[in-house]
Order: sequence, then C-alpha cells, then structure tokens
Amino acid sequence: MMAEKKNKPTEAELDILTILWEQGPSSVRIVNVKLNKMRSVGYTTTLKQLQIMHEKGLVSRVNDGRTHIYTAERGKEETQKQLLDRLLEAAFGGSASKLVMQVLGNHKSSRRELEEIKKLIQKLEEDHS
Amino acid sequence: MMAEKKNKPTEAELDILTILWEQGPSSVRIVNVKLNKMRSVGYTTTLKQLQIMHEKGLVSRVNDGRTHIYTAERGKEETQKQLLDRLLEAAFGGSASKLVMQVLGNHKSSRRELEEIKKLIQKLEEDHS
DNA sequence: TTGCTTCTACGACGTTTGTCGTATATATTT
DNA sequence: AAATATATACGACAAACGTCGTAGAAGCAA
Repeated sequence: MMAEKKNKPTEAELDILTILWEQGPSSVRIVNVKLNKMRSVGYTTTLKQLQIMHEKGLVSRVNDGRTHIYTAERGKEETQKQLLDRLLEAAFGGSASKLVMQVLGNHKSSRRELEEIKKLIQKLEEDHS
Repeated sequence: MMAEKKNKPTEAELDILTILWEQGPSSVRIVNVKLNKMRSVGYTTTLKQLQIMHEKGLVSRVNDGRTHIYTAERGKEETQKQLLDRLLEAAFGGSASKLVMQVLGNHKSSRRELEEIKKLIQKLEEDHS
C-alpha cells in the first residue's frame, strides 16, 4: 500500500480546512463566502486552493451536478496533532510541559477549563502509576 | 518611532534561532557546524540565512575582526509565544485549553512535569478568585 | 611572495504559496 | 433563443523560501 504522505497544510489551507470542519461538506462557493468573512479572497483562488488540496489528498470531493462538493479528509484532531507536534519539536525542543506552561501562562482560561485540564492530569498520573 | 514588525521566523530560521539561544552569540561558522548536526546545509546557505535574518531584525551582529558574530534579537519565550499564538488561533480557534488537552494527551510527560503544571494551574486559580 | 583557507557579499535558481485572469462548458433567466 | 450567471480547468505571476555558486577581500602558511 502507498505510504501516507505527511502533507502539512499551509496557513491558507488550514483556514479552508477549518471551514470544512465547521460546515461539513461544502461547495467552492460556500467555502469562498465563509472565507471572505475572515479575509478577502477571489472565487477562483478558493477554487484553485481546493483543487490543489484535492491533489494533495487533504480533501475529497464528489459531484453534485456540475458542482463539486468537498470534504475534509483529515480529521480536525489529527491535523491539530500534526501541527502541534511540529511546533513542539521546532520551538520547544520536544518538551510538552514547557509548551503547556507557556500557553497556560499567556492565555486566560476559564475556571471550568482549568478544572478539565486538572482532571486530565489526574488521569494521566493514575495511568502512570 | 518605527512600528515593530511582527516577523515570524520560518522553519529554517527557527532552527538557527534555537542554536543561537543555546550557544549564545556565534559566528556563521559555528552556527553552520551546529546546524549540520541536524541537517545537511552548505556554509553559504547559513550565511545568507543569517544575513536575511539580520535584515529582518531577527538577529543583530557585531564585528570580530572580519567575522560577524550574530546574536538572537528576539528571546526564546517571546518567539515561542508568537508561534504558539498563531497556532492557537489558526488550528484551535483560540481555545488554549483545547490545545493543552491535545498536547498533554498525545505526549508523555513525566510525573514531575505534571506536578509543575498542576502547580501552575493552582496559582492561576488563586489569581482567578 | 605566493598560494591556501576563510570570510562576506551577491546573484541565480528551483519550489512553494497565494493570487487571479481567461477560457470554456453548463445552467438559468428573460 | 439569447443573454446572463455560475462551474471547472488551467496558465501565469509575484513574493517568499531555501539552496548554492562564484567573486573578491583578508588572513595564514610555505
């Protein structure tokens, strides 16, 4: 079988993936409209972008009449993990805790969120023992 | 005064910055040698890279005879924060806790590290109240 | 002094990214 | 049917990235 390519999505591609994750399978038109709510971009730009993402295997597509409906091929979590791993290695020397400390220190999190994280740590510590 | 440019370092630049952070002020030669321990790259490539980083203001330099000694201008933490913020927005919709859960869930951390994180959370919660 | 080594500077080049314009086919509207 | 709107395909292009070769100055070695 073919080895999987580790295609890292670019910034622009990530924007589109985010839209597809939120909206579900969508036409170029829809993606373009949503995209324009965050930044100005022409229709054919979005089209080309999706075509390239299709070639890369980042999205799949089916025909609905003459319109293509695109679907994100890689799950949100998987992609997040990939990008996070990259940053972890590149900027934090692989230390997950350093990264966590950074992000927790610099960004407000609600008490609820902090509780959730504590719960997760609790569980991790149990598995540890 | 000039507005600060938010120069995001590229992958290759980040590798060099990491070396500069670890080694302190260094010549092109030294950076290049260190760099070659992680990936193969020619001397003039490293030179050019550093020259560009100098133009961008990512590094400063002083003369030592005819050789240039480069120093990272942006601190490690500052740069980490910048990159993290970007990823946080781009891939996690700004939710720090989601990001933390991801990274904690996917990467082993030692008990000591987990303790540290718990302590930080403790402190955050106190500030919260 | 003549050559070898080691610098910096600078130009060139292949790729990737992001952006569109134009061509062409197919619907839709009037 | 003719005009308008909407799709895809495809080529072009500028800017950024990463890579290196070559030139020329400066220092060191024979």
